[in-house]
Amino acid sequence: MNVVEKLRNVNLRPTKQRILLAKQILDGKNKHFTAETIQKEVLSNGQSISLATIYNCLNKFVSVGLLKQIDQQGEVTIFDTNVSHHHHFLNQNTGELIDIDPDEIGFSKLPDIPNGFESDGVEVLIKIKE
Amino acid sequence: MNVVEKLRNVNLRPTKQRILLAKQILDGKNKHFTAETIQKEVLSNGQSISLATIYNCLNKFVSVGLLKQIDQQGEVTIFDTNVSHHHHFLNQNTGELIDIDPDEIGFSKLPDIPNGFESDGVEVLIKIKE
DNA sequence: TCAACAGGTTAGAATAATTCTAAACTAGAT
DNA sequence: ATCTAGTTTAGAATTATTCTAACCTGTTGA
Ligand SMILES: [Mn+2]
Ligand SMILES: [Mn+2]
Ligand SMILES: [Zn+2]
Ligand SMILES: [Zn+2]
Repeated sequence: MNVVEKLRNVNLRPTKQRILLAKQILDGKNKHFTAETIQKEVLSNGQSISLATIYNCLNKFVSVGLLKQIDQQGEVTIFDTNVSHHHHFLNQNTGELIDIDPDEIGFSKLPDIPNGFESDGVEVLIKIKE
Repeated sequence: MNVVEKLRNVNLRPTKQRILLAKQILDGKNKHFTAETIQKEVLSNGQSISLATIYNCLNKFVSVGLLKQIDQQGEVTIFDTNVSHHHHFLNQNTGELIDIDPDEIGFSKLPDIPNGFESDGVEVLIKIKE
C-alpha cells in the first residue's frame, strides 16, 4: 500500500506535504523522531515544509492512529511509528528510545487498580546507560 | 529532624525561602506537585516567593536528592517527594500521579540489556481512567 | 561583633517547544 | 471550470523554564 492510499484510508487528503512526511515516516520501520528532526530530513532532501505544517500533520497522524506520541523525558515531543503496544529502553546518554516487544516483559505481580478506575495500559521504561 | 537541619545536611544554606519550601514539601508525606502549585500554596499562606526562586530551589533540592523530578505527559515538570524507587499510576482524567510501592510489582521476564549498557532502573507507569 | 564575600533572591528579559491567526492555496466534488 | 472545505504558511502568541544582573543575606573568621 502506497502512502496516498494510507492517507485515504484514514480520511486525510493526500496533500504534497502529507505525502512527503508519510514517505519519510511510514516506511514500515520503527522510528522515534521529533518535529525538528523530520523537518531537517525533509529540507536536506531539497524539499521544503514549514514547521507549523509538520506539527499539524504529525498531530493529525497521531489522532488517526498512524503515529503515537510519547511524552517522556521532558522538553521535546517524540513521535513513534510503532503504534502497537510496546515498551522502551531509554538510553540516558543520548535520550534515544529503543523499542521493547511486549512479550519480552512479563509480570508476576501487579497492583490492584484503584477503586472506580480501570487500567488503560502498562508502560515499562528501562533506563540504560553506558 | 527539622528543615534547617535537613538543608544543612545537604550543604544548602537555610535561607528564608528554602525553609519555607522545605516546610511545605518535606513534611514526610509523599506528594507530586509543580512549581506553580507550590507557589500558590505559599502565597495563599500569606508568604511570598518568586517563581524563579522556586525553580532555583526545587532544582537544587533535586540535585541533592531531596526531590525527584518527573518528566512525563509533556508540558509541566512534576516534582516528587518520594525519592525512593517506585512506580506510578497515571490518572488520565486528571493527570494526577499515584505512587506504587516497588514490591507491588514483580517481573517474570525482562529483556536483555543492549550490549555495552547497564540498567539504570525500571519504571512502570500504569495508566488508569474512570 | 561585624566586615567581607560567596552564595541566594528577584523582576523582568530571554529562550524554546508548540499552537494560534488569518491570509493564501489546493484537492476533490459537481 | 468553479466552488468550497480543508490545508499550508509566516509570523505572532503562548507557556514553562532559564537567564541576567542588580540587590540582598548567611556564614565565617579577624
Ligand atoms: Mn524539563
Ligand atoms: Mn506535549
Ligand atoms: Zn517505540
Ligand atoms: Zn511518586
